[in-house]
Amino acid sequence: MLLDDSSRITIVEVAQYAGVSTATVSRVINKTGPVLPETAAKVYAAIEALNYKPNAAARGLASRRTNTIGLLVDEISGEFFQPMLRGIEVTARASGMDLLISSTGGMSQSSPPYPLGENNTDGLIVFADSLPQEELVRLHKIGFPLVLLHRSSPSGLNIPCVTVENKEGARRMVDYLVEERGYRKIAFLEGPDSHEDAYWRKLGYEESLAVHDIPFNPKLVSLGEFDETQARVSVSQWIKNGLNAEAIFAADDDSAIGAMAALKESGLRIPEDIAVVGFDDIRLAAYLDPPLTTVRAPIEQAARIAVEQLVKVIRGEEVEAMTLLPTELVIRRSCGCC
Amino acid sequence: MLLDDSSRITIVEVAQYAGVSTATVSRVINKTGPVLPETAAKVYAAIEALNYKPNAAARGLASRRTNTIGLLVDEISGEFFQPMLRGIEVTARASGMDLLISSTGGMSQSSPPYPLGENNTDGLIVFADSLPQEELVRLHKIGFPLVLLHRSSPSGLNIPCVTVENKEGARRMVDYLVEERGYRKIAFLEGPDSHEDAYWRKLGYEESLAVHDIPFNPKLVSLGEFDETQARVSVSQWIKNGLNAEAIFAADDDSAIGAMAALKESGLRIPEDIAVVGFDDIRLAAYLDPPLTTVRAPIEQAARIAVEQLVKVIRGEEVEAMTLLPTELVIRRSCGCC
DNA sequence: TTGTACGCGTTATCAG
DNA sequence: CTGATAACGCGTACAA
Repeated sequence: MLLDDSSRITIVEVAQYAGVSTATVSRVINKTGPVLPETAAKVYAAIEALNYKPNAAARGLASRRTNTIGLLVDEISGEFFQPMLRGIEVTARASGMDLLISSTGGMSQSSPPYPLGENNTDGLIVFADSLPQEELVRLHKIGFPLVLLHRSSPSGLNIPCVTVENKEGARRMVDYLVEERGYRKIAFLEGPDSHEDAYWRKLGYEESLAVHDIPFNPKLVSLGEFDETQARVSVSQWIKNGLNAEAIFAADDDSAIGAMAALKESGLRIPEDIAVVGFDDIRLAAYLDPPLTTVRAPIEQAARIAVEQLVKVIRGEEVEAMTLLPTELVIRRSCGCC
Repeated sequence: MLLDDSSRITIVEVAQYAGVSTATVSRVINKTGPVLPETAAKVYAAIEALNYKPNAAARGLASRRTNTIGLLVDEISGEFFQPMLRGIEVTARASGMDLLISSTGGMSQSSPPYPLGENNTDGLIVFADSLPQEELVRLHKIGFPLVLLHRSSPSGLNIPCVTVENKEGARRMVDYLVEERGYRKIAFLEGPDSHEDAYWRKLGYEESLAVHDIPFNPKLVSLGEFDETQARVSVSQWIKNGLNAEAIFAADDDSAIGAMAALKESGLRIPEDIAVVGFDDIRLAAYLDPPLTTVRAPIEQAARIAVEQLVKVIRGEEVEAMTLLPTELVIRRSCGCC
């Protein structure tokens, strides 16, 4: 069923109804240029009476602005995703922007043409490694507004980015495990190596070991991939091979969940037999059994800030090149405390 | 920084470069109308060489189609949300549609003007109670493509809808608890009453009780609200008041998680002291301790189908008025089996 | 099979 | 303060 053409109200109808020109209607709607209060009132009345809604496409064409920002993610998965999307959606809406979303990964490892770009948005939030560097470079070169989330700018470019203190968070976590809990055999479930968060978290782990004169042992590192299932498999494998560790530091809470499942499956008690800690402090962390000690990352806040930055960039304002949000240790029972 | 105007490639530049008219370029791109293979090749070459991307706004204006579908949700939260969004995004992308997303609730209990509608999308997926009935009626009256997800059509309208067999699933779950496990004192954590899934699930619970001659006891019903925190509070309250039940049926897995947390907090063992079951089979259900017995709802599949339906409606094809997806019992340890 | 030219609904630049 | 009117980039009859 097609849209009823008779019910198609345009700015022309509104102008006629209000007895003014279309230019005036436009001025009233967009608050651009001066209009007599009484004239404006007539226009508003007409808009109300006719239930007029400006056509987004026509607006975009004429103003060269889509009033839309795009969110590019690699995949819609993980507990991480939800607070991020919430932050982005709410902030975009509050800024009067629409939100177009697309996942680049999943099937085709993001090859051109990319679904979001200068042709349909005013700017893009690019999460982690959801867009190949070449496209990032191209967009940046034509001056297209970009903000990176949970990744840093390719060197030379200087695209604004917002992320969290991954390395410091990871380091403090391991510091705590060593200094307060007395562990020295700490295994690490690393994230996907295409993901920058994963890189920094691992570095923090290594740095803390070094500081405490604990030799880095490759056998104590396995792939968690920010994914429950993968983590579960890796930990099961460890156990089968006779893992000799006092604690497992999972690079994110999703993999911590998988690790805990594998340990329990083998009859190991947490934290009596082995401690488990994570990173992110997803909503479920406190509900696990035992509650998960982790590093709180302000995911939603980072998302909000990214959108705010992007809106500024779109408006031509200056923004800081890099925003690093602090992380915080959250001690619960899974690490053996209390 | 503004977009470099010199780098603005339009269909005109492509036509010139290829030595054809803009009409031909348009025909090639949209595969509308016949074009000689060699001509098409020249056009493709030009597009490639100039890195041309059609302007979405101009397209929308000229064709009267935005090539975009909208997703309206009340709030971005709950484990339920993610598989749904994934299904919608993937299917939309596969159908060549962009995805605009907006949450109506949260702050203002969705009052006009609504962010998504006939002015910026070709059709809408409306989740649960994310849009007031009056707006639903208005959109339907002007013939705007609509598909409802996890709710049914207001009577009289007949808007296509996709949802799962909530009542049957809930009924079978309670049947199982009574017949196989022998429980008769079964408490129920109901969902928000604005949510249709919640309504049907409760009805299934009541029906099963009736079938088994178990009197409905209002004291055994409390608010879970499809939310961990609320469920936890409600269950804690029950415990304080001396709840006398053998099992708790949470209307969704989120509230089951909250319930389990509250029970453990009070030192109650699951399922030895009290059984807990949920509804949805979210990804985490299998990872809980003990693993959660629940009703599997094909959330992602429902989302996919909704998009497919919507695309058909947009194309003017017929679709079934109501699609009911089957649910399935998933027995794990939290119910006391095994 | 291809080209010409008009229209889509707004915004923005002019005069007035 | 307000009104004509020329873009905006593309799709699509209509002609050729």
